[in-house]
Amino acid sequence: MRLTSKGRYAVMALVDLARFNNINPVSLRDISLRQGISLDYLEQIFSKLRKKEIVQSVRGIQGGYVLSKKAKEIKLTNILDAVDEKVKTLQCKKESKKGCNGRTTKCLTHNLWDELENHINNFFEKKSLDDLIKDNTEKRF
Amino acid sequence: MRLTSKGRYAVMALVDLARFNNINPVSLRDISLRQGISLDYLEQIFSKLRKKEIVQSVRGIQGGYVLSKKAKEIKLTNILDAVDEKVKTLQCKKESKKGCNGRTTKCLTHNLWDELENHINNFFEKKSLDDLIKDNTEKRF
DNA sequence: ATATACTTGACTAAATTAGTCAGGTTTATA
DNA sequence: TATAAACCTGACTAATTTAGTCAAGTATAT
Repeated sequence: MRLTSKGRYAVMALVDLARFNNINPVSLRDISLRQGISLDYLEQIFSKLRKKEIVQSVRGIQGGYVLSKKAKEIKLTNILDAVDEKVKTLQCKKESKKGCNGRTTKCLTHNLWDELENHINNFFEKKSLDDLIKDNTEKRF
Repeated sequence: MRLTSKGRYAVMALVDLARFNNINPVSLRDISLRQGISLDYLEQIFSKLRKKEIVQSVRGIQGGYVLSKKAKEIKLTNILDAVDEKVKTLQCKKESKKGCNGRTTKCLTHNLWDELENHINNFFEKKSLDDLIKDNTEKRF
């Protein structure tokens, strides 16, 4: 299983976006400055978020990004999915001698990792962007 | 967060060990053959498991390893800990401009990852080696 | 004695990550 | 209509991590 900075940045950036998204779209430059994330990297991330219709872009001066849906409707699963953060625990070796094909002959701990995967996905499915914003309203930033 | 083959192998090997541990110690060679894990790699893993007193070694001919405790008393946390699988979701950058020190100024999503970490650790703390063995008794290997 | 099996540490190829860099295109506004 | 802000895209790269391999042992049952 792997959860990296890309996923964290995506979530951070969207929380930031959602909080500053009043009338005007929010520019990546602003998010970059506020959150200390490289602008170039943010662009990569937002490109993916846009393709998955989590955000919409507004080009030109005073442009930026806005959320495509309400914060309550954006679950963390959607975000992490969009930036290719696989919440896969582990793949069993394809060519293992003791071949684990996930069905007839499962490896010793196959069910365990499946179960963990569900456990984690559950967590992310329950959490929406809105939950995170509420979680942060009393804090700086 | 990162869960890699080392952790999976450690758990697989211990399940194997526990199931074949009747009278004689189980040799790494046997585990290696049954589970398709490199012997050299297993040796690294078991060296760590031994230091954390999860297994005991028996040297010489007919030697091998035995569990130090009952399978019911060995939790997955213990195993993953022993082989240095950190169930840390993500560290916040130390030198970030928006400095997240985890206490006074937390970054936007700090609580989220903490929560996830607990969620996962909970899962591993509840599961014992014994649970996994029972889970597998009706299957091959 | 000797073969089996544990013990340790150093090394390495491959993959992945977290970016950077360069060269665009679009559009509000002066 | 020129310009600058801001989006857009793809290629590249340094550093890190992983998943081992390799080599050179030591201990002990038979």
